[in-house]
Amino acid sequence: MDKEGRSDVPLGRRSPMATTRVMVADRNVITRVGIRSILERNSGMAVVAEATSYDAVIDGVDEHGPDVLIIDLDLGDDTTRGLKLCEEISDRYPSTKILVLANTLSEMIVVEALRRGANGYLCKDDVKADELGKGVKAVQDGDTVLGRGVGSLVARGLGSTRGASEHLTDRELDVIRAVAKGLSNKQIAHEIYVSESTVKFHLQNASKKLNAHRRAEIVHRATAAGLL
Amino acid sequence: MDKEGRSDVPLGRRSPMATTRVMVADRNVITRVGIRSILERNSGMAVVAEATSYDAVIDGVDEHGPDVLIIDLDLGDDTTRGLKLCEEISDRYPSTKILVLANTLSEMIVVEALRRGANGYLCKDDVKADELGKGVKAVQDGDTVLGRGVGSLVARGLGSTRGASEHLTDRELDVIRAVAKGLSNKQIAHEIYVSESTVKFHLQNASKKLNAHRRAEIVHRATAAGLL
DNA sequence: TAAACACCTAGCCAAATGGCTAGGTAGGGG
DNA sequence: CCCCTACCTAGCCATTTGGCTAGGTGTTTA
Repeated sequence: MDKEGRSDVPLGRRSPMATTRVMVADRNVITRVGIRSILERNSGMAVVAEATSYDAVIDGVDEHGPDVLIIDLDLGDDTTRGLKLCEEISDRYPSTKILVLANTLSEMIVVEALRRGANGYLCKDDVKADELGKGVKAVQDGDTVLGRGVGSLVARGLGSTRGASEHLTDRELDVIRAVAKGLSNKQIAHEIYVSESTVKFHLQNASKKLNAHRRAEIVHRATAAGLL
Repeated sequence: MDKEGRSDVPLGRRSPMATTRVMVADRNVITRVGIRSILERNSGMAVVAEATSYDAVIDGVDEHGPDVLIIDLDLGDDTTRGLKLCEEISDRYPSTKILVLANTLSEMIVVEALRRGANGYLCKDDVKADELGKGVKAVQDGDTVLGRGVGSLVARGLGSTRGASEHLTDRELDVIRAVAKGLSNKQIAHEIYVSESTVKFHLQNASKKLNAHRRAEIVHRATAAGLL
């Protein structure tokens, strides 16, 4: 299931130095094909690998050593995993630049991704066809690329000292997910085998991290951040 | 901004009868290009028009009379608008079949779309490359196409008599959006110039329609349904 | 070893919520 | 004309919440 669509990689077209070797990681076939078409249409770029799962990304980078990895952090059910991936890739394969191509614009995710080694952050819905190629070239050259609206977000994020870099713990996420289902603290306590006090404790902490004051807002922010 | 990417429509390749004429409506370039590539790769299909806004969809259908319209209902800030569009298209241009290609799977949206004349509903993330072409062919032939998981959703939706067909009113949406921001009933009342009682009233009604019992759940469901 | 972190528990109190009944208006359509 | 819908308001009461302080454990990391 992971190697789907990897058949027609035009390795043969790779000229000595002129071609930028790109790897695309996205669970969505349409997006993968679209990126491939756009990049290979004009500019001297070739998509040398694709991946649809976190594991496959590592394998692909290791095997093909692409110049640029275009990745949607949300490759499974857990965006956090994608962030860890950024760290790992930029750590173990520093010559591969990372360009995040996200569905949604979330301050928390943007800041985290950049902090962990991503070289660029674009939003799928905002990208124009030519911007994608330019973005890839730019990150390859060592620049940092931030799409429309992303820049200001980051500025704000860095402005507030404590930032949005705070991580929700596993337990906090468990509780938030339960809250989203409409459960009361008592019910949640019963569901995850802790006391009601503990549930409140986790929620209080999550509130502070997400800068929310009501459980409805917690759910909303967590959803927007792709954490749910 | 709307005609971007419409330049290289391969009208010339249109053979007399063999070609299925497709129109693609999606705000995302990458997706549009991806769909185009996939469809034109093997099967006898040609993308004859693209649109990135609700208005452009009408214009495009009117002008090109495509056999199939592939559309992401979320073309602006209001999915409801996309639903109305389904109704209008299927009403005024019955020879154009509608295949919805959504980002998210929401019972409410699926049921509504089908009720309003959509002939198929696929989920971007679940679609395999070959399924897209097959789906287009199927709806063109008059079949109804439901992607993985969509079918069971619809079955459930139709099972519960009152269905999910209940519409949230404008006011209810206003209130829900405010709730998502973490406001209390009192604050919301002040914000939209009504009494706290009224806010509670709208929320109670929304609860029933969404089958939720807590405001956090309301926010979650509304978000999942793409109503926010 | 000390610090930091994730995790767990308890109790307090004001405020907010959910669930209900019981009204009111204005506009649209049969 | 009556019915239906969306909209608005009031009050009641049990329950839930938000926000706080003040403890505890075990693990990891510097």
